[in-house]
Amino acid sequence: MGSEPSGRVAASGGRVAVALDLLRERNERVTRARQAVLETLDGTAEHLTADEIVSQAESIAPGVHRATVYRALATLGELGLVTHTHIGGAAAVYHLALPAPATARHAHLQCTRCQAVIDVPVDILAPLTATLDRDLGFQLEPDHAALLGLCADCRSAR
Amino acid sequence: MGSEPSGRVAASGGRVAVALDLLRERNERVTRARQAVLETLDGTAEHLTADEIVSQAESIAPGVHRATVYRALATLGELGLVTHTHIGGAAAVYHLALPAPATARHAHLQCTRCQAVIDVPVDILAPLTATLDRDLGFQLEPDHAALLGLCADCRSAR
DNA sequence: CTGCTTGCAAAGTGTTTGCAGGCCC
DNA sequence: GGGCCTGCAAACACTTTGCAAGCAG
Repeated sequence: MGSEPSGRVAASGGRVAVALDLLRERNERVTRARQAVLETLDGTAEHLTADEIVSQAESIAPGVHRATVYRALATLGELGLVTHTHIGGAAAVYHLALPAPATARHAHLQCTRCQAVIDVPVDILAPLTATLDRDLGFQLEPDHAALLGLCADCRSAR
Repeated sequence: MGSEPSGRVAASGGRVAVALDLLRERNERVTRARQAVLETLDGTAEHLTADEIVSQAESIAPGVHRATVYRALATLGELGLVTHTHIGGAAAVYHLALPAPATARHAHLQCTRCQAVIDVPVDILAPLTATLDRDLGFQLEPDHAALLGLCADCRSAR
Protein backbone atom coordinates (compact mmCIF):
# COMPACT_ATOMS: atom_id res chain seq x y z
CA MET A 1 0.00 0.00 0.00
CA GLY A 2 2.61 2.52 1.09
CA SER A 3 5.19 3.94 -1.26
CA GLU A 4 7.95 3.86 1.30
CA PRO A 5 10.63 1.20 0.69
CA SER A 6 10.66 0.15 4.31
CA GLY A 7 8.44 0.62 7.31
CA ARG A 8 10.19 3.80 8.24
CA VAL A 9 9.54 7.29 7.15
CA ALA A 10 11.72 8.51 4.33
CA ALA A 11 14.66 10.44 5.62
CA SER A 12 14.09 13.37 3.32
CA GLY A 13 11.49 14.75 1.04
CA GLY A 14 8.52 13.37 2.95
CA ARG A 15 6.09 15.87 4.32
CA VAL A 16 6.24 14.18 7.70
CA ALA A 17 10.00 14.57 7.81
CA VAL A 18 9.67 18.24 6.97
CA ALA A 19 7.14 18.68 9.73
CA LEU A 20 9.31 16.89 12.27
CA ASP A 21 12.23 19.11 11.35
CA LEU A 22 10.13 22.15 11.93
CA LEU A 23 9.15 20.79 15.32
CA ARG A 24 12.79 20.41 16.31
CA GLU A 25 13.54 23.84 14.96
CA ARG A 26 10.94 25.32 17.28
CA ASN A 27 12.22 23.30 20.24
CA GLU A 28 9.07 21.24 20.32
CA ARG A 29 9.48 17.62 21.18
CA VAL A 30 9.22 14.91 18.59
CA THR A 31 7.04 12.25 20.14
CA ARG A 32 5.43 9.07 18.94
CA ALA A 33 2.00 10.58 19.24
CA ARG A 34 2.88 13.61 17.14
CA GLN A 35 4.56 11.47 14.53
CA ALA A 36 1.56 9.19 14.36
CA VAL A 37 -0.77 12.14 13.86
CA LEU A 38 1.42 13.59 11.14
CA GLU A 39 1.76 10.27 9.36
CA THR A 40 -1.96 9.73 9.52
CA LEU A 41 -2.64 13.12 8.01
CA ASP A 42 0.05 12.54 5.41
CA GLY A 43 -1.41 9.17 4.53
CA THR A 44 -4.80 10.35 3.34
CA ALA A 45 -6.05 12.91 0.93
CA GLU A 46 -9.22 12.89 2.95
CA HIS A 47 -10.40 15.32 5.51
CA LEU A 48 -10.13 13.54 8.77
CA THR A 49 -12.07 14.24 11.92
CA ALA A 50 -10.25 14.04 15.20
CA ASP A 51 -11.89 10.71 15.84
CA GLU A 52 -10.73 9.27 12.55
CA ILE A 53 -7.24 10.50 13.29
CA VAL A 54 -7.38 8.77 16.65
CA SER A 55 -8.35 5.47 15.03
CA GLN A 56 -5.66 5.61 12.39
CA ALA A 57 -2.96 6.92 14.69
CA GLU A 58 -3.83 4.05 16.98
CA SER A 59 -2.59 1.59 14.38
CA ILE A 60 0.70 3.45 14.05
CA ALA A 61 1.24 4.14 17.73
CA PRO A 62 -0.92 1.71 19.71
CA GLY A 63 -2.33 3.14 22.89
CA VAL A 64 -2.25 6.74 21.77
CA HIS A 65 -5.01 8.55 23.54
CA ARG A 66 -7.81 10.71 22.17
CA ALA A 67 -6.84 13.62 24.39
CA THR A 68 -3.27 13.38 23.21
CA VAL A 69 -4.36 13.58 19.60
CA TYR A 70 -6.34 16.72 20.34
CA ARG A 71 -3.34 18.23 22.07
CA ALA A 72 -1.04 17.24 19.22
CA LEU A 73 -3.41 18.77 16.71
CA ALA A 74 -3.51 21.97 18.74
CA THR A 75 0.26 22.18 18.91
CA LEU A 76 0.71 21.38 15.24
CA GLY A 77 -1.95 23.93 14.44
CA GLU A 78 -0.16 26.66 16.36
CA LEU A 79 2.96 25.86 14.37
CA GLY A 80 1.02 26.18 11.14
CA LEU A 81 1.62 22.55 10.20
CA VAL A 82 -1.99 21.53 10.46
CA THR A 83 -5.18 23.41 9.70
CA HIS A 84 -8.70 22.59 10.67
CA THR A 85 -12.06 23.46 9.21
CA HIS A 86 -15.35 23.67 11.06
CA ILE A 87 -17.95 21.75 9.12
CA GLY A 88 -21.35 23.07 10.00
CA GLY A 89 -21.88 22.67 13.72
CA ALA A 90 -20.26 19.25 13.80
CA ALA A 91 -16.76 17.87 14.20
CA ALA A 92 -13.85 19.80 12.75
CA VAL A 93 -11.76 18.21 10.02
CA TYR A 94 -8.00 18.47 9.90
CA HIS A 95 -5.38 18.46 7.18
CA LEU A 96 -1.69 18.80 6.79
CA ALA A 97 -0.69 22.30 5.73
CA LEU A 98 2.43 21.26 3.87
CA PRO A 99 4.67 21.62 1.92
CA ALA A 100 3.91 25.34 1.85
CA PRO A 101 1.31 26.82 4.17
CA ALA A 102 -0.35 28.68 1.31
CA THR A 103 -0.17 25.97 -1.34
CA ALA A 104 -2.98 23.77 -2.55
CA ARG A 105 -5.39 25.25 -0.07
CA HIS A 106 -8.99 24.54 -0.63
CA ALA A 107 -12.24 25.67 0.87
CA HIS A 108 -15.09 23.35 1.75
CA LEU A 109 -18.69 23.38 0.71
CA GLN A 110 -21.06 21.23 2.68
CA CYS A 111 -24.51 20.23 1.59
CA THR A 112 -27.05 20.85 4.32
CA ARG A 113 -29.21 18.04 3.00
CA CYS A 114 -26.89 15.12 2.20
CA GLN A 115 -23.92 16.32 4.29
CA ALA A 116 -21.52 15.81 1.40
CA VAL A 117 -18.38 17.90 1.54
CA ILE A 118 -17.07 19.35 -1.70
CA ASP A 119 -13.59 20.78 -2.06
CA VAL A 120 -13.13 23.92 -4.05
CA PRO A 121 -9.93 25.82 -4.75
CA VAL A 122 -9.57 28.91 -2.61
CA ASP A 123 -9.34 30.87 -5.85
CA ILE A 124 -13.10 30.85 -6.01
CA LEU A 125 -13.09 32.87 -2.83
CA ALA A 126 -10.43 35.30 -4.00
CA PRO A 127 -12.86 38.02 -5.09
CA LEU A 128 -14.70 37.80 -1.80
CA THR A 129 -11.45 37.84 0.11
CA ALA A 130 -10.44 40.98 -1.73
CA THR A 131 -13.79 42.65 -1.13
CA LEU A 132 -13.80 41.95 2.59
CA ASP A 133 -10.25 43.17 2.83
CA ARG A 134 -10.91 46.37 0.94
CA ASP A 135 -14.26 47.26 2.46
CA LEU A 136 -13.89 46.07 6.02
CA GLY A 137 -10.24 45.36 6.58
CA PHE A 138 -11.27 41.80 7.39
CA GLN A 139 -8.71 39.14 6.53
CA LEU A 140 -10.71 36.12 5.49
CA GLU A 141 -9.43 32.64 6.23
CA PRO A 142 -11.25 30.95 3.39
CA ASP A 143 -10.60 27.42 4.54
CA HIS A 144 -11.39 27.83 8.21
CA ALA A 145 -15.12 27.19 8.05
CA ALA A 146 -17.18 25.32 5.52
CA LEU A 147 -19.68 27.16 3.40
CA LEU A 148 -23.12 25.65 3.70
CA GLY A 149 -25.77 25.23 1.05
CA LEU A 150 -27.43 22.73 -1.24
CA CYS A 151 -25.35 20.65 -3.60
CA ALA A 152 -26.37 20.23 -7.22
CA ASP A 153 -27.76 16.74 -6.70
CA CYS A 154 -29.92 17.67 -3.76
CA ARG A 155 -31.17 20.77 -5.52
CA SER A 156 -32.48 18.81 -8.44
CA ALA A 157 -33.67 15.96 -6.26
CA ARG A 158 -36.14 17.97 -4.27
CA MET B 1 -38.78 49.72 27.29
CA GLY B 2 -41.06 48.02 24.81
CA SER B 3 -43.04 49.86 22.19
CA GLU B 4 -46.16 47.82 22.82
CA PRO B 5 -48.99 49.75 24.52
CA SER B 6 -49.77 46.89 26.87
CA GLY B 7 -48.12 43.77 28.07
CA ARG B 8 -49.63 41.81 25.25
CA VAL B 9 -48.40 41.30 21.77
CA ALA B 10 -49.87 43.66 19.23
CA ALA B 11 -52.73 42.09 17.36
CA SER B 12 -51.36 43.01 13.99
CA GLY B 13 -48.20 44.23 12.44
CA GLY B 14 -45.88 42.67 15.01
CA ARG B 15 -43.42 40.16 13.70
CA VAL B 16 -44.42 37.73 16.40
CA ALA B 17 -48.05 37.97 15.36
CA VAL B 18 -47.09 37.33 11.76
CA ALA B 19 -45.10 34.30 12.81
CA LEU B 20 -47.95 32.92 14.91
CA ASP B 21 -50.31 33.33 12.00
CA LEU B 22 -47.99 31.38 9.81
CA LEU B 23 -47.85 28.66 12.43
CA ARG B 24 -51.63 28.37 12.42
CA GLU B 25 -51.65 28.43 8.66
CA ARG B 26 -49.39 25.40 8.61
CA ASN B 27 -51.47 23.62 11.22
CA GLU B 28 -48.69 23.89 13.75
CA ARG B 29 -49.73 24.54 17.30
CA VAL B 30 -49.30 27.89 18.94
CA THR B 31 -47.86 27.16 22.33
CA ARG B 32 -46.47 29.23 25.15
CA ALA B 33 -43.01 27.93 24.52
CA ARG B 34 -43.04 28.84 20.85
CA GLN B 35 -44.46 32.25 21.59
CA ALA B 36 -41.81 32.88 24.19
CA VAL B 37 -39.07 31.91 21.76
CA LEU B 38 -40.48 34.15 19.06
CA GLU B 39 -40.90 37.09 21.43
CA THR B 40 -37.38 36.63 22.68
CA LEU B 41 -35.99 36.66 19.18
CA ASP B 42 -38.19 39.62 18.29
CA GLY B 43 -37.03 41.52 21.36
CA THR B 44 -33.36 41.69 20.51
CA ALA B 45 -31.36 42.76 17.53
CA GLU B 46 -28.64 40.51 18.85
CA HIS B 47 -27.69 37.08 17.73
CA LEU B 48 -28.80 34.81 20.48
CA THR B 49 -27.42 31.40 21.30
CA ALA B 50 -29.87 28.70 22.28
CA ASP B 51 -28.81 29.14 25.88
CA GLU B 52 -29.51 32.86 25.82
CA ILE B 53 -32.89 32.18 24.30
CA VAL B 54 -33.62 29.72 27.08
CA SER B 55 -32.80 32.33 29.73
CA GLN B 56 -34.88 35.03 28.16
CA ALA B 57 -37.78 32.80 27.26
CA GLU B 58 -37.76 31.65 30.86
CA SER B 59 -38.79 35.14 31.97
CA ILE B 60 -41.67 35.17 29.52
CA ALA B 61 -42.80 31.61 30.05
CA PRO B 62 -41.41 30.41 33.39
CA GLY B 63 -40.47 26.78 33.43
CA VAL B 64 -39.86 26.48 29.73
CA HIS B 65 -37.28 23.79 29.19
CA ARG B 66 -34.01 23.85 27.26
CA ALA B 67 -35.03 20.86 25.18
CA THR B 68 -38.30 22.52 24.31
CA VAL B 69 -36.50 25.61 23.11
CA TYR B 70 -34.32 23.48 20.87
CA ARG B 71 -37.38 21.74 19.48
CA ALA B 72 -39.19 25.03 18.98
CA LEU B 73 -36.18 26.47 17.17
CA ALA B 74 -36.06 23.39 14.96
CA THR B 75 -39.73 23.64 14.10
CA LEU B 76 -39.59 27.37 13.47
CA GLY B 77 -36.51 26.80 11.39
CA GLU B 78 -38.26 24.27 9.19
CA LEU B 79 -41.02 26.78 8.62
CA GLY B 80 -38.49 29.38 7.59
CA LEU B 81 -39.34 31.66 10.47
CA VAL B 82 -36.01 31.33 12.21
CA THR B 83 -32.53 30.89 10.83
CA HIS B 84 -29.40 29.84 12.59
CA THR B 85 -25.75 30.39 11.93
CA HIS B 86 -22.88 28.18 13.02
CA ILE B 87 -20.22 30.37 14.54
CA GLY B 88 -16.91 28.59 14.27
CA GLY B 89 -17.11 25.31 16.12
CA ALA B 90 -19.15 26.76 18.95
CA ALA B 91 -22.81 27.37 19.69
CA ALA B 92 -25.13 28.33 16.86
CA VAL B 93 -26.87 31.71 16.95
CA TYR B 94 -30.47 32.22 15.94
CA HIS B 95 -32.49 35.04 14.50
CA LEU B 96 -35.95 35.78 13.35
CA ALA B 97 -36.25 35.55 9.59
CA LEU B 98 -39.06 38.08 9.28
CA PRO B 99 -40.87 40.00 7.89
CA ALA B 100 -39.81 38.48 4.59
CA PRO B 101 -37.62 35.36 4.53
CA ALA B 102 -35.25 36.95 2.07
CA THR B 103 -35.15 40.47 3.48
CA ALA B 104 -32.46 42.06 5.57
CA ARG B 105 -30.43 38.90 5.60
CA HIS B 106 -26.90 39.23 6.72
CA ALA B 107 -23.88 37.02 6.83
CA HIS B 108 -21.51 36.79 9.78
CA LEU B 109 -17.80 37.29 9.98
CA GLN B 110 -16.11 36.06 13.11
CA CYS B 111 -12.66 37.07 14.21
CA THR B 112 -10.59 34.03 15.13
CA ARG B 113 -8.58 36.13 17.57
CA CYS B 114 -11.05 38.29 19.51
CA GLN B 115 -14.16 36.23 18.67
CA ALA B 116 -16.07 39.35 17.62
CA VAL B 117 -18.92 38.77 15.21
CA ILE B 118 -19.43 41.27 12.45
CA ASP B 119 -22.61 41.45 10.42
CA VAL B 120 -22.34 42.07 6.72
CA PRO B 121 -25.10 42.32 4.15
CA VAL B 122 -25.48 39.16 2.09
CA ASP B 123 -24.91 41.35 -0.95
CA ILE B 124 -21.21 41.04 -0.34
CA LEU B 125 -21.55 37.35 -0.98
CA ALA B 126 -23.67 37.74 -4.09
CA PRO B 127 -20.78 37.35 -6.55
CA LEU B 128 -19.59 34.23 -4.76
CA THR B 129 -23.11 32.86 -4.65
CA ALA B 130 -23.40 33.40 -8.39
CA THR B 131 -20.03 31.79 -9.08
CA LEU B 132 -20.77 28.69 -7.03
CA ASP B 133 -24.15 28.40 -8.67
CA ARG B 134 -22.79 28.74 -12.18
CA ASP B 135 -19.66 26.61 -11.82
CA LEU B 136 -20.81 23.89 -9.46
CA GLY B 137 -24.57 24.11 -9.24
CA PHE B 138 -24.12 24.68 -5.52
CA GLN B 139 -26.77 26.84 -3.91
CA LEU B 140 -24.97 28.77 -1.21
CA GLU B 141 -26.78 29.66 2.00
CA PRO B 142 -24.67 32.71 2.75
CA ASP B 143 -25.91 33.19 6.30
CA HIS B 144 -25.75 29.59 7.44
CA ALA B 145 -22.16 29.52 8.64
CA ALA B 146 -19.93 32.31 9.78
CA LEU B 147 -16.88 33.21 7.75
CA LEU B 148 -13.75 33.12 9.86
CA GLY B 149 -10.75 35.40 9.69
CA LEU B 150 -9.01 38.30 11.39
CA CYS B 151 -10.88 41.53 12.01
CA ALA B 152 -9.29 44.88 11.19
CA ASP B 153 -8.44 45.63 14.82
CA CYS B 154 -6.73 42.34 15.45
CA ARG B 155 -4.85 42.54 12.19
CA SER B 156 -3.26 45.84 13.10
CA ALA B 157 -2.78 44.84 16.72
CA ARG B 158 -0.53 41.92 16.03
C1' DC C 1 17.88 15.28 35.22
C1' DT C 2 14.19 18.66 34.02
C1' DG C 3 9.98 19.49 32.51
C1' DC C 4 7.25 19.00 28.40
C1' DT C 5 4.01 15.22 26.96
C1' DT C 6 1.29 11.53 27.66
C1' DG C 7 -2.51 8.48 29.47
C1' DC C 8 -6.38 8.26 32.13
C1' DA C 9 -10.60 9.77 33.81
C1' DA C 10 -13.68 13.08 34.51
C1' DA C 11 -15.85 17.25 33.52
C1' DG C 12 -17.58 20.64 30.18
C1' DT C 13 -20.18 22.36 26.09
C1' DG C 14 -23.85 22.15 22.94
C1' DT C 15 -27.54 19.39 21.33
C1' DT C 16 -30.72 15.36 20.90
C1' DT C 17 -33.91 11.75 22.37
C1' DG C 18 -37.31 8.41 25.00
C1' DC C 19 -41.01 8.64 27.73
C1' DA C 20 -45.17 9.95 30.28
C1' DG C 21 -48.19 13.60 31.01
C1' DG C 22 -50.39 18.06 29.33
C1' DC C 23 -52.27 21.35 26.38
C1' DC C 24 -53.83 23.00 21.74
C1' DC C 25 -57.31 22.66 18.49
C1' DG D 1 -60.74 13.70 23.15
C1' DG D 2 -56.86 12.87 19.95
C1' DG D 3 -52.52 13.78 19.06
C1' DC D 4 -48.93 17.23 18.91
C1' DC D 5 -45.91 19.49 22.49
C1' DT D 6 -43.82 19.79 26.69
C1' DG D 7 -40.95 18.75 30.84
C1' DC D 8 -37.74 15.83 32.67
C1' DA D 9 -33.73 13.14 32.68
C1' DA D 10 -30.54 10.85 30.45
C1' DA D 11 -27.74 10.08 26.58
C1' DC D 12 -24.94 11.93 22.94
C1' DA D 13 -21.00 13.91 20.23
C1' DC D 14 -17.09 16.64 20.47
C1' DT D 15 -13.52 18.74 23.06
C1' DT D 16 -10.96 20.20 27.20
C1' DT D 17 -8.63 19.72 31.66
C1' DG D 18 -6.27 18.07 36.28
C1' DC D 19 -3.12 14.99 37.73
C1' DA D 20 0.61 11.65 38.19
C1' DA D 21 3.75 8.97 35.50
C1' DG D 22 6.85 8.81 31.32
C1' DC D 23 9.88 10.01 27.90
C1' DA D 24 12.56 13.58 25.01
C1' DG D 25 16.41 16.41 24.99
